[in-house]
Amino acid sequence: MSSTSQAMLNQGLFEDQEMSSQMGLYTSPPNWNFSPLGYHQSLRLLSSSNLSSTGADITCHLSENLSSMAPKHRDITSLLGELEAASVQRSSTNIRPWGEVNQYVGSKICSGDDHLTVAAMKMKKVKVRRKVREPRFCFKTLSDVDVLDDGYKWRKYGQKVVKNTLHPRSYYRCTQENCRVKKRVERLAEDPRMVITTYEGRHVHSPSHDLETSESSSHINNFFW
DNA sequence: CGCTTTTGACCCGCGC
DNA sequence: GCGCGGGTCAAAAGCG
Repeated sequence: MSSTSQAMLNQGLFEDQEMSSQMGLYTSPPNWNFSPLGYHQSLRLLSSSNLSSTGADITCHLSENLSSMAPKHRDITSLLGELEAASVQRSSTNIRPWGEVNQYVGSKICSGDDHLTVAAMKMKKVKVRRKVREPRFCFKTLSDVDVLDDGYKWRKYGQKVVKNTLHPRSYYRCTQENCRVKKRVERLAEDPRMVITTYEGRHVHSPSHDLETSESSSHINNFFW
């Protein structure tokens, strides 16, 4: 069994630097079927003030019964569902710009009386970073191997011990020429069995597996936009 | 020999 | 201005 298929749990969260600084939100892009690496898929809409804060977190377990979610979260879930449906209709590749997604979700949330509105308004005061960053997507996976086989070829270009973590963070770049996608890999301090992988940027090419084998890997294509 | 990994140095943004 | 910390560079080492 490959390292990929051994992955048992994935939690996804997405960041949109520009919009989050304005709206105080982190949202997922519309192609929800982003995770071929595990059996469990999830989507998170977060307050950017604190990624781990429970108050503003909305977790949408797409593969599970959404009725188990708290009532205040259902509206968000349904609008995310709307967004997904619209996305599928509009684009065969199921890709939409980050800004558009954020605007959509942000406007819905800010029009309500949810505590998220407060969080979003507060975030307007947050300084906007000058440096333009690529959209980022991170997920955690229960795996004994650090680098999951995602179909792309990566070259390690750095490793750093980050403060308050027991395990070093590794930095990888896609080996494909003209592709500027990067990823960071680190283990969760509280649970070393969990690997946190953060992708930054979009690949401008197909996974290298496509070139090496004739086996279909369409799910991986979907995953990395 | 060419590609990848390692690792210390350096850069840069941010908070004080 | 200074120090801290995260991210990147690049030379050297490792490996097939």
